Amino acid sequence: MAATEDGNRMEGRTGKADAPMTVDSGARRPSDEGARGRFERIYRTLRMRICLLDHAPGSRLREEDLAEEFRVSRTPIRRVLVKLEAEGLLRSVHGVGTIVTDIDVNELAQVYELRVELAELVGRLSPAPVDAALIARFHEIRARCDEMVSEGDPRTFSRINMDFFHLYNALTTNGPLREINERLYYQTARIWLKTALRLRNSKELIHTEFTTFQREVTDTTEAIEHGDLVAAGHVRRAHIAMSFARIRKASETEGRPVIAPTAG
Amino acid sequence: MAATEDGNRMEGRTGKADAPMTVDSGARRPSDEGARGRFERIYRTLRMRICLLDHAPGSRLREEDLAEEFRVSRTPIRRVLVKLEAEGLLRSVHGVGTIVTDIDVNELAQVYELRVELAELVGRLSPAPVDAALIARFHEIRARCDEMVSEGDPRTFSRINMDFFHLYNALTTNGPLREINERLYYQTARIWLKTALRLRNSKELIHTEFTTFQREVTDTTEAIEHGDLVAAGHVRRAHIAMSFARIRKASETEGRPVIAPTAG
DNA sequence: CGGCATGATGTTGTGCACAACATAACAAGC
DNA sequence: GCTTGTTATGTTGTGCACAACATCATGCCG
Repeated sequence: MAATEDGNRMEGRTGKADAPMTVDSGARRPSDEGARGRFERIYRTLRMRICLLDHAPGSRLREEDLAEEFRVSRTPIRRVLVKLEAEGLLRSVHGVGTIVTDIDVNELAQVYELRVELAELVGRLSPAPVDAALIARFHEIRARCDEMVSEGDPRTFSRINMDFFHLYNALTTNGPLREINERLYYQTARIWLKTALRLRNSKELIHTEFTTFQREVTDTTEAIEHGDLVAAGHVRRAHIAMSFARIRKASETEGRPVIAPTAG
Repeated sequence: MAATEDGNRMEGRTGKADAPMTVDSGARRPSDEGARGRFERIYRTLRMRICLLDHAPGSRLREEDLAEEFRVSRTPIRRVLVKLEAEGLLRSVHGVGTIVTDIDVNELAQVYELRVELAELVGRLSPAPVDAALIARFHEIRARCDEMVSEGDPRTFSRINMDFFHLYNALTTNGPLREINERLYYQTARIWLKTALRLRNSKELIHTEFTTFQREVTDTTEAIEHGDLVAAGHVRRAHIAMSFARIRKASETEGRPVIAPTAG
């Protein structure tokens, strides 16, 4: 049991080498969950798919298809879409469709600007107590990260990055701060993967991203081991700022998108 | 025309002495607005009612009543309620009803903690250009504030405070920051009015609140006139922190609620 | 008289049919 | 050939009836 509402574990974690296919809908569960549980499940599934680019920016999400996949009618699906639209990941237009919002580096500059500032607040506002279990979870992430550096693909990287975010976000007990961090994170989560897929030819840059993230995880873990949450905040702040700087640089050097494969 | 999406003006502003009755639903508009416009209108109306305690914490909002008032069916109403629930102002429970969330000083401490930090970011992150029109709007608020100090009631105070917030929030062009500030503001907007209504016997404390807010508006206006948005941020930060401290103190000195009149 | 089962009542959640709307294809006219 | 009006098609938005669920009253039994 042990209510761990902080963790935000996703479904479909099959261990180390999870298949690069689309996120499982988790359907075929007749009634072992209430209406609210089903809502949360569908919401999280779609959110992760959008952020892993399973639903590419600009593509359309037909409500009826989703309804069929999740074995419900359009009504509960629309609830989820309304929330995702409020989060800025979707946009529904009457008579046209619900399309996944496109992401632009310049628009996201403001979000990153904010994330940089908020990163330091974690661990400064209402720091969570650091116990052995928490440290163990950081070590686990670091292990997955070390493994990924040598043989990982961008998608796996994004998954680990997502898990690391949730772990880091659990360092504060300030609920509103956690919510806002989560919202802003998922607004920017796609841009790295999108950039990485575009630059997947130059493996050098990709490797730089991997090792940089590895350093962030290592440094953060060490700070946590010392119980210095403020230091962890500084590490995170620096890495968010640098990460965005690299993304922006990459999108400047590259000219036109020549976008990734279509559902291949 | 001049798209002023920043202002967030509410409907029902009848000038200086607006009636203390409930916020007008703005119904009786057949089709001069699209589906999205209607959604926004209903959403803002309900949000303002909740924050002005027209819908007291703990009270129930029957979907059918709202549907009848706004001349629509339950379906679009539910969309609004879903969003308000995501904002933390409502909570829908299957088979029970949608109840207005109660507000507790201790729970809101975290929100205030965050608002204090974010207040300074306005004007520091992506400051808006200060022109004569903007200064004029600050002067207008100050005039309304001066008038209210002598003959205002707590409800009028809350309205002016709300308008001042929107004006202050327009000092940054960082969209995500504005959204977050708005969300957090409306989560805490009710607590002042609730406390003031409880203490409406001791007019001394109420008057202190009025004059304190008057000073905040005056200081902020002066800072804006000098184009010093950072100073405005410091003023705001200080006043948010002090305001919460007074609210907390008031709720400590008072023992039990002995809650306000019931729809009388 | 107290406790508990059972039905009545009221509310939100769901499913489905239709309306409102936008777009694309197509044909008529210039 | 090009433009334009019209129709066909597909999508989201709305309304309504019913199911799922919780609560309260009632009456039975101990």
